[in-house]
Amino acid sequence: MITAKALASELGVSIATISRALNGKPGVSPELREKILNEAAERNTYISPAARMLATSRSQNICFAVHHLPGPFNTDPFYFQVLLGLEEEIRKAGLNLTLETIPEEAIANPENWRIVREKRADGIILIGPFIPASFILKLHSIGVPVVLIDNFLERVPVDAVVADDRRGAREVAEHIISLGHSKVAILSGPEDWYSNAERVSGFKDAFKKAGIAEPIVYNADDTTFATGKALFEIASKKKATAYLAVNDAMAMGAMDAANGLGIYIPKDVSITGFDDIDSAANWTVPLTTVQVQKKFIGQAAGRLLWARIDDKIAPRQRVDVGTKLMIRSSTGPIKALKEKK
Amino acid sequence: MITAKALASELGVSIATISRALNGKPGVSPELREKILNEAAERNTYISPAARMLATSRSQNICFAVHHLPGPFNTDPFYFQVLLGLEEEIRKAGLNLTLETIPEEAIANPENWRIVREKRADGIILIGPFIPASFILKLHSIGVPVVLIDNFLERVPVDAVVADDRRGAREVAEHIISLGHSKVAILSGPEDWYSNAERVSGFKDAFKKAGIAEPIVYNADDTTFATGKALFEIASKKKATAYLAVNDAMAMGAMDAANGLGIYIPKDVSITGFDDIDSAANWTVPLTTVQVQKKFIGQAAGRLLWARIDDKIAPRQRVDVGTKLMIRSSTGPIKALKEKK
DNA sequence: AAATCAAAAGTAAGCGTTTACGTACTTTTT
DNA sequence: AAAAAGTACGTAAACGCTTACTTTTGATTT
Repeated sequence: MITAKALASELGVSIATISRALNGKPGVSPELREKILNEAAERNTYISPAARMLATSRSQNICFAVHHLPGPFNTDPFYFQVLLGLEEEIRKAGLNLTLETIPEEAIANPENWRIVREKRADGIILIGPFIPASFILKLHSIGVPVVLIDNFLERVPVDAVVADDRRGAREVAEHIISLGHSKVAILSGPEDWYSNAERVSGFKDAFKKAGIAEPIVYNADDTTFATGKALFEIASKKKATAYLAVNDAMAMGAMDAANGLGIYIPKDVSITGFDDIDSAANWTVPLTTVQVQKKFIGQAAGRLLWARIDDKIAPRQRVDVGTKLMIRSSTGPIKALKEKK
Repeated sequence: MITAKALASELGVSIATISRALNGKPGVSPELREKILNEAAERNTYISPAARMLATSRSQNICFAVHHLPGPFNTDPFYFQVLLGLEEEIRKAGLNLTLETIPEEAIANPENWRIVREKRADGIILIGPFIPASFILKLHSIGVPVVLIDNFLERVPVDAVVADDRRGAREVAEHIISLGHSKVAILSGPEDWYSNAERVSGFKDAFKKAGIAEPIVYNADDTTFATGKALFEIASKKKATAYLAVNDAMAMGAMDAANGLGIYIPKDVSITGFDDIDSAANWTVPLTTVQVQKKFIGQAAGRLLWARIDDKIAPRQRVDVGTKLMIRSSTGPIKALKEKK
């Protein structure tokens, strides 16, 4: 546990040489380099992050920021899985991860946000649809490297990592169609949430392509279990035979409502989710859903941000992470209602 | 957005005086101090964390560390709530939060853990029962300030914040007893997890005090939904009328199993959980459980750690955060089985 | 009025790196 | 064989703070 400086005097070399050797920079003979590297490992040598930061004005830190409203995290394990994937990636790269909630005051003035003002992070990852576009734009325009997750701004060239929502949505919808359902309802959250909108579009695409009447869309202000439950209670009055929810939490809420109403799944109606959160497979009736590779999203975001910081990439990047249809027990072929029982 | 140094030259004062003023240290006249503070606010002055860190060897950073196994987080929203409480507290104190998973190599050699070696954090918060005691002990013995959450070591004087598990457990158990149940089963996780053991003890205490035969304990290797489900399927053969689960996830699993077995809640059996995670209240049958103030635990841990870092506290501290019995619909008075239907 | 003391402000060393530049030495080119 | 070009390493400035120590200033005591 000694500093590079101490190593230098122990070895009788200049600190400059140590720095070059430890950082893999040219200007050190192979023999000396090896000697230094060996001794460094031996003595458990480390480079003071503070000193390096001061000298290079790079913090080696990545910031993961959530909107200060605790909402999304409380209800959605999705983001946390992403966070874990990111942590892994970040650590592999020798960086650090700091977690921040964006304080209210910072929304209007990003340059007043401590992490920005003090340059505590080399880049920021912004997750979720809750973050105001104006804030993202400002952050971007003052030169802070930013990567968005589960969000996308058409008009501002900010990098983003999203699930391939549209495609995934089309696939579940096609699955439902192939089971013979034609009277279908969509359980949706706010229309202006990027991934929510994409998913709804994807659902509709499938029906358009199949030449079937578009499903009715039920919108709500959020995408929680409770909302899914409430929405199903309303929607079920119209006697659709299948319900496409924009995420698993809502689908589960819907199933719970169905249970309460004496509607059987998948005998009476089919229900699908999106995300494939952990509990989806273990649910009373295992949920047919679209698997999103959460960890992978986190990893991709980490790599993207790092490349952006190093200015190693072209204009604006957008990564679409593939999805996978998971057919389980909450969907089944349609039966005319009279056949029931 | 200027540094303290720049402020100094703008104001024609020495950087030392700026430092004293900005840090609220004595040695500056009230008038000058006010002038500096005003100007600092005006010009959006900041102190370079790198420079400060280098000069003081304090990082102003708190590390929140989870065992590298992603397990607990995937299944348990509990920890994440704690994390949010902590973030809030940390930010209020002007500190930063970094998130780490403890890498495998660090378990045996904490001093090789990057965050320790490079002193990237002034203190570490360790959450969960998964972290080996030997690791905690080593960390503590090399002088790293540590606070445990949801864990406690009898023999090592490390600070800890825990829910008042025993008391909370006693209370639900008393509730169950008051409803007339005497044939009761406990659905438990590993016996060597601190909070698990405390809860089980709490349950038993209540029965002992009431002079009723102790419940049978069913142990499993983890405390997930799936495990709760599996455990109930086994346990229910013995026809207990009430089931005390050590956390909500297990209780929900048990309820799901009951549902599958045609056992009605609370008509046929009563089931209780522990933690009061968000979904508990929204469950098909709202769950009677013990509310644990997760955010508060995070806050308490933050405060405790900060006090420890500043050496402002006595020997070993242990904070027991109060709990609250939430009686909902999953528990009801006992009925002889024959009365059923 | 001289001596003493306290408070306010400045000076400068130090924290541990990185990196532009300089120097010594070796190799290549002509 | 001299000049040019590389290579390996060292020197020192810079990064922006904190803090022990010194100097200056002004008030208090005698």
